Amino acid sequence: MSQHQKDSKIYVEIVKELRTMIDRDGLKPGDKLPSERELSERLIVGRSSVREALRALELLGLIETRRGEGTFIRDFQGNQLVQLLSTFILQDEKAKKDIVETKNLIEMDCLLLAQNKSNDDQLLSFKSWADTAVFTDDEFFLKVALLADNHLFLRIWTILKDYYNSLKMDKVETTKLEYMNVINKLLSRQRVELREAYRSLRKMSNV
Amino acid sequence: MSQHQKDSKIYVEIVKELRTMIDRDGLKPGDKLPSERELSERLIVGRSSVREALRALELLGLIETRRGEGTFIRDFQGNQLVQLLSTFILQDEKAKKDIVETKNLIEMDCLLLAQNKSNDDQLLSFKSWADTAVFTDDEFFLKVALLADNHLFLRIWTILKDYYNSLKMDKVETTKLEYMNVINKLLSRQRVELREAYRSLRKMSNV
DNA sequence: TTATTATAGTGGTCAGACCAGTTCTCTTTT
DNA sequence: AAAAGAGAACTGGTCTGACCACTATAATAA
Repeated sequence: MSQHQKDSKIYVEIVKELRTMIDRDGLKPGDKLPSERELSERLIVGRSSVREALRALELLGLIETRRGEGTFIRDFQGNQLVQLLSTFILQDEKAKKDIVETKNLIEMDCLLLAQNKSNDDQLLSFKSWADTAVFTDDEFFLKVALLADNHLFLRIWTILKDYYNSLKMDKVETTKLEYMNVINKLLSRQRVELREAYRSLRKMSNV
Repeated sequence: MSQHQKDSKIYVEIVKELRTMIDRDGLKPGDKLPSERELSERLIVGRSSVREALRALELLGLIETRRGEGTFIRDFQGNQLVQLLSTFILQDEKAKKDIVETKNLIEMDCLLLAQNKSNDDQLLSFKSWADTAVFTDDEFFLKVALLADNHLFLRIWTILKDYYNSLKMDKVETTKLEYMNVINKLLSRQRVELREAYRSLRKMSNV
């Protein structure tokens, strides 16, 4: 524990410590963390402080604890906490607007990246999938985010998507035609037209 | 603690209890929550359980605690959740390319939002600042992100900026002229030209 | 071998103690 | 009466030790 700056609270330091521990030891979802008592000893802190850190991470959905067994790393893909947070901030209209706005722009960014980075084969495969399969909006843009080939954007989009879904807002209807139109613009490599196709799909007036 | 239902852990019940308490009493950001000891008494639970709940909410950025003063509801907007998750999720994939790419696109998004949402007064004030002051690239785009009036983007950008700076990459030289050019395009309300001005500033070839 | 039973380990919770800050009050000083 | 100061009272921060309930494993008995 010692190295970390003293000002911040112990439990935050423990959170950081756990992060580096997970990183250093290459722990993956499903793996077991040291027991509370062992962490308490190793980090030379009280068990209650360890628990504060673990409980916080648990509420975030980053870990899972099973009585009698131990604490395990969880397969976190945004979840849990999104729901929790939404129950706390649902009132904030501005926040809602921000989420929608951000999600839309991020999706646009992903589209542009996909357009730039994907080859025709990838896009044609995408197109044939969209042509035949029945899919949700999330599934469609997940594929876009994957084509964008940018982990950061993928992560950000995933979180935003979960947020957005937890808001339970009225969603605009989207026809398959509009999705196909977007894909076609991806293929035609026309930036401006791609943007237009997305705006049309989302029924956006500007930006 | 009205035995909120079976098995779930006490601290989770306390979190729920706090939510309804905030809701029922109409508590707003800045308002003070009961002290840990009082909550402990009122809910008939141990103080440590109360703390586990409060620490979790604190890590989520929903409340703020000040030693000697108390626990307060926080002005949740943006969210430190992005911050937290990023340090946990993005830690290993520091693909420099992704970070630069993402940062650039986010900045572009913020520019477009700023162009749409800001009035001439704001932009002119921005312009006169840029005209006279000596500023860094970060300072410039911080102002842009603020003009974009989207806390989420502000949060994301801040994190990306910090990541980017920590990479210590070679930064392209930017002249004041290029910054002024961007501001002028903001004022002229031309989307396409604004994008072009930014690309030029960052010496980007495409996207 | 298999079934049973201790036993050690793990999380869940509580109570009490002490520290370190802040706030409020009441006395002392000016 | 007003300002300054001292101290009590309160608040969060942390640690310790004690149980409880549950699980997994080792030792034992069938």
